[in-house]
Amino acid sequence: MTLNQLKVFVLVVRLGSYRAAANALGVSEPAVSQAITALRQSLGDQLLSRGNAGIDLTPAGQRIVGLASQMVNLAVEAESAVRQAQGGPELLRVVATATPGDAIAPALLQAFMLRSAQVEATLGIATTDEMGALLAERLTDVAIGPRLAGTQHPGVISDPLMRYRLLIVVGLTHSLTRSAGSIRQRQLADHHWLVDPSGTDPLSDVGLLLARLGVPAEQVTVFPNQRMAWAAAANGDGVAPAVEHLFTREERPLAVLPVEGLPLDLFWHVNTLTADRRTAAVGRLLRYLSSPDSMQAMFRADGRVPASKFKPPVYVTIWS
Amino acid sequence: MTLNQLKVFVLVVRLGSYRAAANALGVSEPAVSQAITALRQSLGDQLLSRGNAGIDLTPAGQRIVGLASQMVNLAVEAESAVRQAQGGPELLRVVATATPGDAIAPALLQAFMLRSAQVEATLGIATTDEMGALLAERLTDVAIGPRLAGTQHPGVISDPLMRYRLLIVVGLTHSLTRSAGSIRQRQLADHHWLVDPSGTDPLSDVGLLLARLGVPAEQVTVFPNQRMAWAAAANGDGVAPAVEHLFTREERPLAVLPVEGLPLDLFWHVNTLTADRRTAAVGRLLRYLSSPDSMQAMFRADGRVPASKFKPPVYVTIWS
DNA sequence: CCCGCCGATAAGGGTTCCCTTATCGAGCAT
DNA sequence: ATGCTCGATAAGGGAACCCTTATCGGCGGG
Repeated sequence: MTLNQLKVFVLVVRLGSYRAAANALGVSEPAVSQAITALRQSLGDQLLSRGNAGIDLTPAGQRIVGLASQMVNLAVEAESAVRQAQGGPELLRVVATATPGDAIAPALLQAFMLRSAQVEATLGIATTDEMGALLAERLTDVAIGPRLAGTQHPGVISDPLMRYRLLIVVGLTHSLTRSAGSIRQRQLADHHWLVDPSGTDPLSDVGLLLARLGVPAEQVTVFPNQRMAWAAAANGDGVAPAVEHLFTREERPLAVLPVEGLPLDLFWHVNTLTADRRTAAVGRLLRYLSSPDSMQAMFRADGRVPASKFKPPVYVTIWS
Repeated sequence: MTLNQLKVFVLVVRLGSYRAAANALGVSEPAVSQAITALRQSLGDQLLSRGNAGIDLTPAGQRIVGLASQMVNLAVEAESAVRQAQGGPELLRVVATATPGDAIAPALLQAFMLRSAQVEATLGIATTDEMGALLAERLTDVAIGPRLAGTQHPGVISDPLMRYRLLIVVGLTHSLTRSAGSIRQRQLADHHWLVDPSGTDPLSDVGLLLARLGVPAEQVTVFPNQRMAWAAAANGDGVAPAVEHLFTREERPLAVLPVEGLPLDLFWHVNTLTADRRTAAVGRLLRYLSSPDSMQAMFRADGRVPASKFKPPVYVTIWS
């Protein structure tokens, strides 16, 4: 029984699959599978098995999840306690879905670290799916993306962070630019879509949009961020979703498509644990987020501060 | 940061020295030292250092002790939860000081396991010194020996288990048998003493007796149990403490010395955590101990059920 | 029926853990 | 000064942990 094994176990249970856990941890699927196998052996119980709706826990597995979760949380707490006792900077681990993670989170955290000394922030990208479990397991402190709070995620609260408008842009030479008047949503399903990674996240705003339009997966090309998708769109390769206030700074030859029901009025939210269960640094971040300074930082954001990475959705080196 | 390292760390802090922790865990001192070193490195803090009165904790060390202790406790809880969920026998880990551990605990546990199905009991020998920490860290469930409860050990309660009388016996040919009338305690300091291992435990009843009589350590020979000490005494090698009701069954040529102030009226106690923090099996044992059946088992005890081991005071293979 | 998704397993390699015995250095009491 | 106790450290070995790539078997959906 290792802390690492327990962490993997809890994550598998919370995310409902081995692969999801492997993704969240940034390791291969067999790594997860082996961790579970080792835990099974050391405890002498199957713990979990594949069920029809995700994963079935054995009676022993059910009893252990809570305990394991506590232990993992305590381990994180211990590390931050040491860090704090030494007067070191507090650690603030933030994850965001792809779009805000590329567009506003870097500038936001940069600005926050300037204001609030003694904080060291890290940023990772995660899918909406993962966020609840990452918060619950204290694998992250803050999750920026869609609103999570609700019956699905007890113990999580969501504050609106920023209102934004989602629209669809296309290269000037594209056939759709010639159609006069408003475009039906149905018409867009057949076109080639150029999206940032949140296009692969079915619960993100972009993912939901693609699903609503009925765009099949093979019509979608994923780029590391929206700007690179726009570059392809400007080249006439297809249509691309765009965050309005970011797009207005773009200087490429692109046109906004007049689609019925668009632009969408949406929100990015800050998801955290309830006040009694979050660190001091999280509280300070939330307070900062309601300041004019932070709003400026977000709107001025132009992605000049590079997001850390793209592939491994979350940096998890908690017990390095 | 390993669960094992945390366990070692907590035990060092609670017992106040590396060697004591090593003894309690049944490993060498460098093993403990290395575990601490590894923990120090992984957390980046000294955690503890040698102070004048035992051990000094750094600020980080202070904050971590509690967290570490919780994690260790949770790990134990997790294991027993699995065991119970599988319908396996509950585990009841008992330690005792040398004298009751050899004289009554084996018979007592044997009888308890016969009455109470679904319990698997293990017995180990520990020093009085270690017992408080062993209980607090859930390295054992029950500690039989002197009374521990008090300001020194908050959270521990002690119930009287059995009243017994401690006397001193000697071979029939020994010079002391010739002295008429009562013997002064001072006279015994110069003689050769033949004791069971509790003679090396300064807080046990035998240890306290030796200290009170002023017997120097080099005058003491330690045997695996009282009966073997008596055999040597019968041989004329010296004087030996004896538990009265056990001695009356002895058939060797031995005489009780009429020492002033002896025999001592003493108690063995059952030390456990408070009711809200102990397992169901402990509760059942305590209830059993107040039954006539258990009293019979104790008084009938003649050591025929061999105590498990002698040297490693406690079996610690908790996360085997 | 076949394919794709999912978990288990094999094989291999690097690292860490954990234990041992032996030795060293610091602090302290005799 | 001389031991003594106590913790740190070296050296060495065995086991466990953790990761990878590749492959296999089961199972549900098109």
